[in-house]
Amino acid sequence: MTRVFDAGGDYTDAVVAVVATIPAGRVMTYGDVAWTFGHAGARAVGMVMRYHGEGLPWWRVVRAGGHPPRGLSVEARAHYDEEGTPLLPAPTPEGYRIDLRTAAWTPDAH
DNA sequence: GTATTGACCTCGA
DNA sequence: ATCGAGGCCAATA
Repeated sequence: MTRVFDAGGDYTDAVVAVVATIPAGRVMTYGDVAWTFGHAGARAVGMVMRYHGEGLPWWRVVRAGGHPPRGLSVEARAHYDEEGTPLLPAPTPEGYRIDLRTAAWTPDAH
């Protein structure tokens, strides 16, 4: 069931619409975000946030394995700790991982 | 209009 | 666990 979030027709607006739906303490993978509005461009999602992520909770969007964005692992963790996002210790270079088992969120699943 | 980059995903070795 | 290759889409130059 592909929940198509068409926020006006612009890809950027669609990404913002989905990410804005993610509540604090929850996270969503790039692939899920893209799939939610009917596209498969997981990379494009990151692109939109990279250039148009102004005022957007980018830290609530993580990679498939629960890993934070590259180069922003430290910044992201500050938000997770502040919002109470469930984290797990992992042998990753960042030293932690998002608990997708609990923090996994989908706008349609609610 | 084309070429390159990029906060990605999945599979294979 | 690691590394590499291909595919996906959009924004920038």
